[in-house]
Amino acid sequence: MDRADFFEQVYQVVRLIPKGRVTSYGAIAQYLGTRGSSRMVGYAMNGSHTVQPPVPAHRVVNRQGLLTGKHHFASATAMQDALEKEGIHVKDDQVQDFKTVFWDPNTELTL
DNA sequence: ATGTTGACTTGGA
DNA sequence: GTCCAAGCCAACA
Repeated sequence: MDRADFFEQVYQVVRLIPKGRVTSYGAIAQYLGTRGSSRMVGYAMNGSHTVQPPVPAHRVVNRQGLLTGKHHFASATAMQDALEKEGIHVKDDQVQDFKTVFWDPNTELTL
């Protein structure tokens, strides 16, 4: 943590997401201790392409497991394609077996 | 400095 | 179970 900005904190958590797993903005926000700033998590992702290493934003979806932010990627199919490449099945912008591939930082990182 | 927006979440009808 | 509305925090204009 140190003097990492809110954005950096989000980036680090997202980078900690294991391959083939996905998480939700709220989970990250809650991990940061600010559930209300769930929107900021996605907002931070907006600048994810400006930091390095690039954060796997494609592994971050909303609580429904829906690829809400896919439109913010280089291509509308970039996110889904990336997820499928990770081994995650996506149908109609909806992550299949979401609860199975769901990765909660609070739980997995054992806060 | 103030106001609005935003890749969300939860709660109530 | 589904739909509508309110809430919350931080960055951007």
